[in-house]
Amino acid sequence: MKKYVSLLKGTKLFSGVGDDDILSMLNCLNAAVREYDKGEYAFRQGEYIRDLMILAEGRLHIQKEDYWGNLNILNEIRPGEMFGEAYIAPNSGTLMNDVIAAETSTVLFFDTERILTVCPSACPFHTLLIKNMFYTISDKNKSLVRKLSYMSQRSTREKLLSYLSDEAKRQNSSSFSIPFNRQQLADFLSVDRSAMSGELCKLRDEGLLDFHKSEFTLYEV
Amino acid sequence: MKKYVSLLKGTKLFSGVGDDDILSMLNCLNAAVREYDKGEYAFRQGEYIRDLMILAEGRLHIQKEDYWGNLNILNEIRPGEMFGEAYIAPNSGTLMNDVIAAETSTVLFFDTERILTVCPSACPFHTLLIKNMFYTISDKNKSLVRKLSYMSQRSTREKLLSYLSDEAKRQNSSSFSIPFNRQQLADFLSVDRSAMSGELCKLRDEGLLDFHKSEFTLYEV
DNA sequence: TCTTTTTTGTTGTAAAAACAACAGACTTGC
DNA sequence: GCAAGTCTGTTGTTTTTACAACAAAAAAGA
Repeated sequence: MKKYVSLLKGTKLFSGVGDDDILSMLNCLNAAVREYDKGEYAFRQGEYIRDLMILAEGRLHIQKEDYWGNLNILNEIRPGEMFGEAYIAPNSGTLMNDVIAAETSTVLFFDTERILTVCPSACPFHTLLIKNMFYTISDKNKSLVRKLSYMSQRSTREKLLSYLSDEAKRQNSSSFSIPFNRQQLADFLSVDRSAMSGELCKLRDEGLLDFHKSEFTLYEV
Repeated sequence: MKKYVSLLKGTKLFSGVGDDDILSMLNCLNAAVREYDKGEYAFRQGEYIRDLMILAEGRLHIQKEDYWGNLNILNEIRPGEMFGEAYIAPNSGTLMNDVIAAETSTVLFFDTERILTVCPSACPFHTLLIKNMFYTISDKNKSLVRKLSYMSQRSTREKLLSYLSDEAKRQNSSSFSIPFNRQQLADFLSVDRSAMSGELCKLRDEGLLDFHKSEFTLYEV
């Protein structure tokens, strides 16, 4: 377990917890480790999950196969990321997706019940852990809502405007940079790259905004 | 405060807590009440929020105005619903949306810090409350991810198929009913109703599925 | 510096969606 | 049972998007 302490120190879940305390918490929480070969299924649709997981090494894909067999990669998990938090409620049903190792991967398992049930004296950092876990899920929630607000726009143009407008607000400036290149932005907004590129230029020609690479500036009317 | 006990008893947050205990918890949590007139802003974009809120009476709209002034209603909050959970983390920044009372509304405020910091002896239901809060956010998270997986499909057809396929899985049957009429389903998936209606009929003619009103059946191949 | 690769903008075409308008089926209230 | 209203499917037109293919610009590597 000791080898994972430095990784965990950098995660949101254990932020603010010292090395020694992390180690004692891993015991307190009944943490387990499991390794998956490349291409191996970590979890399958229909399974029950109750633990909370953190990816230690490797890369996982959250995939979904629909009724007619069409495959869809929903998300990629990278080291340090927490997952499974959507299934901790007792009545949350079975897993809706497959989780497959895109590379050989190591996963840490935490007993949710132990996290949420405070041990009265033994573990002084338990309250901090609960808060961290809360903040992490809360943050995830917020970014999901945000993304959903872009995606629910009907046209590429509206998606772009709502995203860029939001970024300007978030960064509190009409000039700002985005963490995507064109292809990544198109993927993020679920639109076609070339169509999006064209739309961006149209918006620029209409005088609504300007850009150079990933630097954008919005203009009033 | 007493008048809100019966409402709270029905919420996810207080599920499993008895009447008397709810009342004592309201004190323990430093709960506050505030009423908003119809049309009044409960919160504005840019404000800091740290409390967790539950709507007791009325109806709230979560709205967003973009850089160029276009208005967008993102969500409607109904009595018993919790909101503000995306902003409980200390570094979660300021509110990205406006919250406005669509009707005269009563809101209960809970101190997040007090919820997350366990009082050692005074309040026996505190652990239960923490769990409930967790489960609630976790559930919300799950439904957001689910919706996002439909919305990230490019075409109306794919959105329909992914949604219906998912419902069949959830209800564990190729025949199932959905909680939407056509207009609501179109709004949920952010597509045009008439185009969606046409697409549904096309899918039926192709032999992929069948439907009567809100009852659907999926066919293999 | 020169070459190779990646990124971005551009164009034309085919497919799909939005929009509008309407008619029949179904509900609801009286 | 009737009238008013809502819900659903249908059609035609306009707009938008996806797709494919390519060229210029920028970045990365040798």
